[in-house]
Amino acid sequence: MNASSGTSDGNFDRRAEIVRVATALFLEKGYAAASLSRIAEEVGIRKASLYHHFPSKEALFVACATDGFEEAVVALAAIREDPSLTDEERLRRAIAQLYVINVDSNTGRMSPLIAEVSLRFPEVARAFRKEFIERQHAILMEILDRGVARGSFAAHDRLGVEHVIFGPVVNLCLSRQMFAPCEDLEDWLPVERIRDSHCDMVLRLVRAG
Amino acid sequence: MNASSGTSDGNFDRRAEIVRVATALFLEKGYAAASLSRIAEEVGIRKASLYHHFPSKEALFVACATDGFEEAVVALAAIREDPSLTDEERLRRAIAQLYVINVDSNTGRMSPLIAEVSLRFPEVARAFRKEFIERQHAILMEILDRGVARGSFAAHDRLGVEHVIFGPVVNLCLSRQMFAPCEDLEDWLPVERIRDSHCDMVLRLVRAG
DNA sequence: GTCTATACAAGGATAGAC
DNA sequence: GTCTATCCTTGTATAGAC
Repeated sequence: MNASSGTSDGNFDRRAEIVRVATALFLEKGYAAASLSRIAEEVGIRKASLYHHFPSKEALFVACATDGFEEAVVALAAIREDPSLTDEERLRRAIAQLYVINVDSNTGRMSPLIAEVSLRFPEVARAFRKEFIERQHAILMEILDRGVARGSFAAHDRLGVEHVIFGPVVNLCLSRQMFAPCEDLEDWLPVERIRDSHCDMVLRLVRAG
Repeated sequence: MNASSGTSDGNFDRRAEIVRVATALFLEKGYAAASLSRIAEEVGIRKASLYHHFPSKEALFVACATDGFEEAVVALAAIREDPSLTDEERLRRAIAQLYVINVDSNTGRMSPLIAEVSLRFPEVARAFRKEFIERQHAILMEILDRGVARGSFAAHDRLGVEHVIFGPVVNLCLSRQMFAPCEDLEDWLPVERIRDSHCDMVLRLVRAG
């Protein structure tokens, strides 16, 4: 009967805080180099106290890496269902949303980290694919299919278009992490300009007529 | 005056062997999780002997991560200069070579690793960009520019085309490492089919007329 | 739920013999 | 150039008091 956030023992907020801090540190340093001491320090508790919330570092990592898949794609699904949009505008919005998901959000920025640990945590890589990557692909492909059915888009090679849509997005996500130390990052890899130009290219490829 | 591989003290082969083994291990496990003990074991010497060839783990990593840039792009430069090719065929060959460089070779497969350590080794990230990434971009852009000058290709948005060319390649490199544990990898991400379809898309975007 | 204290393993690195 | 032996730090994890 308390007013807190959902569990009876009240440790929910602390657990979420640990996941938040740990996620940021895993993203910054990689799995092995992110230490529990440092995570505990940033949370403001002692290292041993982490073990009250998670049985091991591996379990903590799995919690961080499989958190937020659903939430990341809801806005994309909403764009697919929005009846007020034309097919062309829907595709534009969807591609723009891919940049938000994959370049701006922590979930999307996990890609290089998942690659690093894919052999050690194959089940995490699998979940990332099924619950995050393939959901985005399915939504985009359905937007295209519906446009083709309505005559807005021409028939096209689905595999090629899929990679031409997702390739530049994922490349930008990876490149911006690879070259984060470069001072000219924003000039070299300007998200908005790349995104808009990318949208134009995709529309030229799928537009009917 | 000996017949060996180029240095007077004859330790050249051992050093190269260490780099070879260490590179494979860094690629597989990441920087922090690849231990000197394991590297020494696979080379067949003791851990302490590594320090005769490299002063530290950091120095060994820098040697691994900055090795082979020149060699990786020579074939691409040769395609640019080949007078027997039409502009269209030259572009096709160049894009195909991007897949060889970035998906098949160790140098290209470094991308996720560079992302992992970019904050700790900013000079490595910088070298990777200047001596590897930007060289490839410059060669492709010059192939396109020459084609435009000769009327084979139409004028186009250079930034967008650049990302539509490199995006799918880098995405495939990253995805194949992320999902290496998946048994259906070859069916899900078939390099040749994706490459050919990708080439077709790019040519539709830049072709004149 | 958090703390102090501690066990235990592994990693990077050095000294000095051969 | 490689070895054995050793140092020191750090990391994950556990025990048990409060």
